Amino acid sequence: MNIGEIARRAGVSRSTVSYALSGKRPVSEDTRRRIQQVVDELGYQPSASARALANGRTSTIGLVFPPAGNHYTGMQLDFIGSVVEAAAACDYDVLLSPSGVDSDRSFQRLLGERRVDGAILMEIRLEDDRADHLARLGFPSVAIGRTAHAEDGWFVGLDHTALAAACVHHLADLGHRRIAFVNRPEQLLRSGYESAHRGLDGFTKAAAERGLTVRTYCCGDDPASGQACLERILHDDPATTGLVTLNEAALGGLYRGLAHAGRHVPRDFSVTGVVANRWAETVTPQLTAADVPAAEMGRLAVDLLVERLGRPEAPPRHHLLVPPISLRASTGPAGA
Amino acid sequence: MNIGEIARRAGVSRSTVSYALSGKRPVSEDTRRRIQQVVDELGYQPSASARALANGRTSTIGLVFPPAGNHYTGMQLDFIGSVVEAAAACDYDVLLSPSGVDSDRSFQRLLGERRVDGAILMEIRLEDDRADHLARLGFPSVAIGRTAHAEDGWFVGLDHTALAAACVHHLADLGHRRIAFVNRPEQLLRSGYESAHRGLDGFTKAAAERGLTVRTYCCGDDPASGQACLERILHDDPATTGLVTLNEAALGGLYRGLAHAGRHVPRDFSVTGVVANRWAETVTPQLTAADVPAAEMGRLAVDLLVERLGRPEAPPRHHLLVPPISLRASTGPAGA
DNA sequence: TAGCTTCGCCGAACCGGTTCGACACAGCCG
DNA sequence: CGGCTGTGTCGAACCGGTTCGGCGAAGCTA
Repeated sequence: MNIGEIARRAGVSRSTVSYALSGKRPVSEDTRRRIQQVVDELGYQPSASARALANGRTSTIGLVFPPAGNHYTGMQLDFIGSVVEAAAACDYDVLLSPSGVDSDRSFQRLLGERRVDGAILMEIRLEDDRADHLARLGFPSVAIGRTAHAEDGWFVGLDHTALAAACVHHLADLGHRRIAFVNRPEQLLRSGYESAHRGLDGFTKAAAERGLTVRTYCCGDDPASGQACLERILHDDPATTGLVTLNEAALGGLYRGLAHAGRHVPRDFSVTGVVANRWAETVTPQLTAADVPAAEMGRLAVDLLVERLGRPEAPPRHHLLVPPISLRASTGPAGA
Repeated sequence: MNIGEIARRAGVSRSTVSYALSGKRPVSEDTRRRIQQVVDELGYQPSASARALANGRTSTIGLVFPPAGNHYTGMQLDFIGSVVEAAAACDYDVLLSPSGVDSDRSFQRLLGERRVDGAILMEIRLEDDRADHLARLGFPSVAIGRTAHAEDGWFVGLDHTALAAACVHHLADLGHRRIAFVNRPEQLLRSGYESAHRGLDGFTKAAAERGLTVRTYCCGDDPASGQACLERILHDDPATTGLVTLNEAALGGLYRGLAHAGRHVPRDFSVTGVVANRWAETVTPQLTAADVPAAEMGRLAVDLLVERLGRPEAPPRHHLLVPPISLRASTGPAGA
């Protein structure tokens, strides 16, 4: 069931079969038909490995994301799904690599063993050794997220600074004066996790601008931590009337904490943040939030990567998205 | 940066380098060290394509799941994560394939082009053309889920019949007499989706056994559908006091519907079902449910597949899991 | 009909590994 | 010293495709 077998049965040479199938050189209509018939009959499909070896392209892209130790979030799922789908549309397969760092064995397999033509990096940090490594190598990659010095790179990102600021302004406009920020876990913040940093930044600056009293918290990626965090918030400043969060996994816990404390949302307390809309719509009342357009970002990342693969010397491009805040039911005027 | 280059620099033949690295034939300690030094110096790693071509193994497994049209659920994410991680531990990469049916292009790529050594199938249907196809071909695969005639196959599954029945018994023990079943979307049920069928089955049989009055519903995989579904339930039979669900994505909507209808959980209404624990713990009150051990199932599937790849003629093995119901806070005595 | 182009196909080399058979050399025995 | 075993290495073939240069036949012009 290899190309030689096809050639033999069709009474032509191997190269002719190759050309007939790829169309890279003209082949007479007659032979082409004969070959095609044999191919159909035997259900022949060329071996991916052989093809990859011969022409140096694997038709596979790598999707690099951190190991599951830290829970996966819904956002990541949407990324993965949309990346796979967009890649399939461009005739690329997707190889998953659970890699934290550039020295990681799994990461080395992707690159060193040349299993993929390009890579998409998730969970970017401001100083990202994987991104730097790939950039040094000139290896085609696109980041989902934006490093500190991203201006000359390929990425699709969310403007977390602007989004967090928008949330603050939204609360301030409603009259809230004392609000809290619920971030991702401290470990992620310390390791330079992009969204955590920029979100915190945008929150802090905007709050200062509006003269608000704020407290900021890190919170584990799970409901129990969310509940505990909310208790801390109300303990530290019982007069707090609103919060902004980036932590979707903790969201349910935050709501539970509010319910336990007897604070009604949105009458007594407003909640908003940056969250995938599947989560925003799951909680009751539904969350007013900047919806993370994860599916769109995945698609854009693939488009960018495919473009880069097609024209290796193309100048870097990127998409920086600033989705609007979707007004739902979790925020209201302060002191209502 | 290929094996020839290494051989040249180390002053040996290509085959010697190959043997030194693979250890498949003895090489003198002296040459081995010299070769290793050159390898380290140049950071050489053999090309995956070339190796795959030569020895017929790609060291990659395919993870086949349906396209994203239908939302991804949290369970799927946990599967994917644990599969990738378990595979990495066995030195396998994971190739994602968004395939619905066996004639699908993406599915054909995996198999026909021999991109993977084996496959793990998600989202199994009772009559599954992909599973049948692979079985006919003798292609090494493991299903996550159990077809109608699974006894002679490789799979890791959840005993949805038993789990749904356990939920019914739990409610019946608490004194509930009129309960509802909230299934996955009708389209999935019609297409023979395994968990939807067996779950419905287990529910119906157990309810009959206990002499309960029941109604069963299909419900879209999103909160809005869940809310609508709950309204229908209370409209059809206002005396309903409990429900069992398999639909995690709708869960938030079900709760919201109950709140809108003024039914307090668990005082006026009990909710239970089969759900990944990340969801069970997110809602308030936390859901008493059979937690889907998605991560464990992913791991087991990889173990099974690796075993099958290692011994092609091994007899089929499987794991059928029946996780216990985790008592949380969403169920209580009827008429309390 | 000689000479030139065009078309269609073939053979060979190559991609980068793995593996098999053979061979040179050393050490041991009789 | 001849023959025998065992160790370490090499060369060549192979995996299954792609691609390049060239060649023979057909068609056209002079």
